Amino acid sequence: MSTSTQHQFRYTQTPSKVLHLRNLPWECTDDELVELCRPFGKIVNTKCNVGANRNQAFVEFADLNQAISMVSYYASSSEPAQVRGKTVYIQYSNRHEIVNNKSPGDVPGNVLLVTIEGVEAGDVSIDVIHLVFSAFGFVHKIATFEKTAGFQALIQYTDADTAAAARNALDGRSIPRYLLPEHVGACHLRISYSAHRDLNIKFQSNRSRDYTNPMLPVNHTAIDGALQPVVGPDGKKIEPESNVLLASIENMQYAVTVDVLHTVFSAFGTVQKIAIFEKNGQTQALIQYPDVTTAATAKEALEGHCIYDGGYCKLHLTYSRHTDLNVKAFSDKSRDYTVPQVPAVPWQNPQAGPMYPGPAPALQGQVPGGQMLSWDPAQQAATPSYVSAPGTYPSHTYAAPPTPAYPTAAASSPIAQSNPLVHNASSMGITQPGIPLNVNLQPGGASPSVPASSPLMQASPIAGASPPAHQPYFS
DNA sequence: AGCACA
Repeated sequence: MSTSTQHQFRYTQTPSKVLHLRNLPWECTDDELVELCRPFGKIVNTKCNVGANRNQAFVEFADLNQAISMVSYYASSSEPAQVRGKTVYIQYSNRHEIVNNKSPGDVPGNVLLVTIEGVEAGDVSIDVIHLVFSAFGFVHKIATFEKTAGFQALIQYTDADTAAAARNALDGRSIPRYLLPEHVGACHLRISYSAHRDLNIKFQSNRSRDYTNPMLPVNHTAIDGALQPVVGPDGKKIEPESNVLLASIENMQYAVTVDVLHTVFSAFGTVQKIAIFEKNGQTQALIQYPDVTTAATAKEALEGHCIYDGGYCKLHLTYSRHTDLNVKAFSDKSRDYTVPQVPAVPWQNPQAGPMYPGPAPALQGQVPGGQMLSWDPAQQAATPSYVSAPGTYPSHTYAAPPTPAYPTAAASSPIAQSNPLVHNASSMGITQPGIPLNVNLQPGGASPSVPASSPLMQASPIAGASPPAHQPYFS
């Protein structure tokens, strides 16, 4: 045990223009440090909330003599240095300058750098950004761009105080989903300060806006080409028609697979791509047709109907803003039927060669997984789907998969709905208890329910963010 | 109440 260091603090400190302050209140701010130290000289840098308890700080004077004067003053003063009534202990730091650990993004300014995590450019319109950030003051300009960090926006306010208010309220929060495209999941805002003071906006476009200069030329191609949500006078989103449908699946008591969806939606035309995803704990799917007309037909026919009888897996259909899905050609959540591709099916012998002996697109309902082999309802009902289907798998016999994902999916899928034989599927002995056997897609079946109330009724763009009361877009 | 890597 050594005693040689016992006096290091009190007696070995050599003067430094950097002072070390301790016993500060943990919430001490830079402003309070400046207030305390400024009488003794010019402060060129501060660092507060240091240490595990965030109750230490450093203050750097421009000149060594200023630091000395402060230490000397409080060494002989009857009144200790105080912050918020707490006695602050001051000594020379053992370093001679504050290493500016402040990342540039922490230096306050009137321009915010907003990184919108979890989205791609185009998912969040500049109007939505404007709406959200206008809650804290007049937004002068917005510029958006894509960097490796993701989709980012520069938001220019009048002053740093307004910018700080927006940052404090919105950093780490999420843009509410009703302002975002359907497929977007969690979307967090990461907000720091930009070093910019004044953005140079050349055009009003889908990527940039200057709200201080309405005369600025409009980049029509940029705006017209954008898939911006169109907002009507009542604030409700107008939903342009699209060849891609968004299906929200309510009351999903039973798993809905890509194959099931393909079967359901193929009844109206060629399904090009499907993507299934979760949003807010609800399963949704995007279904891509070659054209708007087909999508419109499917939407009209299927809206409000249930994939399975008994109100299960009720479809609510809207038009997606997408026109061409970018999905994995074959996964459990997505399918691209435009890509002829042999999927890697666990129980498929990799040496077995192509699954499809004939021209691939011949059979509707045929899917790479091979779970639905035919549109013949009778055959569907009579033959377990994963057993070799003569004529389709001419020379290859498949063993039963180790775990048939949805043994009755084929039999219970809508392709069989027109044939009462499907009810016999349960006799195949592979039916899981509770798996639905029939479907309810007939026109005049269960009537579509009224869509849920509009999310636009909500008051604030960011729940809990407590922006100022005025919300013109939501009145 | 005691020296800053995030």
